[in-house]
Amino acid sequence: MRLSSLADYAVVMMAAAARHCPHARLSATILAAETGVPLPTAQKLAGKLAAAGLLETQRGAAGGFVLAKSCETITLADIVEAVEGPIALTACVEEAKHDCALESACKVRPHWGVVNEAVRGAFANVSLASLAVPAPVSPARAELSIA
Amino acid sequence: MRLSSLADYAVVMMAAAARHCPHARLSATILAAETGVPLPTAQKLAGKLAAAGLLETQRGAAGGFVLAKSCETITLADIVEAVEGPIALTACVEEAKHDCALESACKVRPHWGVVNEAVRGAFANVSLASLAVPAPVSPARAELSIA
DNA sequence: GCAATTCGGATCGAATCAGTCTGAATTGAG
DNA sequence: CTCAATTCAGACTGATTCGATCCGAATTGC
Repeated sequence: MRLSSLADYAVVMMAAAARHCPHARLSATILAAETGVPLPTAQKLAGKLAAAGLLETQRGAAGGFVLAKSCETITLADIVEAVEGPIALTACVEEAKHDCALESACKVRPHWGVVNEAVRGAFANVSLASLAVPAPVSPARAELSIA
Repeated sequence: MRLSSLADYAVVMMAAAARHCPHARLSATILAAETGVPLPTAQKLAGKLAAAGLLETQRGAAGGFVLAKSCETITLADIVEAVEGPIALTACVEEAKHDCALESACKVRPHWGVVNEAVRGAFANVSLASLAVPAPVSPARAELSIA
């Protein structure tokens, strides 16, 4: 139940990018220097984020990355899924993946979909814009209900 | 963002145990046969669940496991934390773990606590009793809000 | 007292993850 | 037009963690 380090780094990098002018040129070198992420890792992550459609890439001497969408449109779920793949707690929530050994009479499987959507919702409700500000907008109101 | 197979197996085993009479003797062999989990793995998991206080263990020829608490008291969060350790999305949400390389001026860290609590809440809101029934009680009402 | 059945810890192999390195592409200056 | 500098993109290596299996210790029933 832990996020990979890569995903963590990606979130930090995207938050740093969001604090810049949306149209500014952001090379992986700059982002690495600002966040402390190792440069090669930052390059790798930027490539993945670009492949997912979150960043626009521009090659060449004056190249770099630019946010493909507005800060409000991008959510934590988008960033995490770009790096780690689809948010799926178990194998059975992923479609066309029925290699679960229990499979046949698993009476728990129907429940996983509900929990999985709840977790995904927790990530989808956090926009990149809210991550760019230094402190949470309203940490005291962090409540949740799935019932 | 995926649950480990061990945690998944533990949930299936606990759900199977919950369907029995609460005071019935439940050997790892029986649970393994009912769920399809490999026997050695089931033993290892039962040991971890017992160490966490979710199961009462009884050694010997007539030994086995019994639920230590009622089905309504045990939640998904308890089971997952028993197997995988504390639910902590990133290293910085765990106390006394400040080995994050970014550390000093990480402007994203305050937000992780909010997200982490939301995810943990999604797990804590599912009781073992609701997992024992074949289908979700109300799948259509699976809504969530952290705002 | 003996044997059968069960938990508990330790060991081994595999998969994934994190990080680093080298190559291809493009732009800007000379 | 040529060259060089800067950048992204893919492939490789080492390490950590995960998952499964095996063997030993303990306890009860006969």
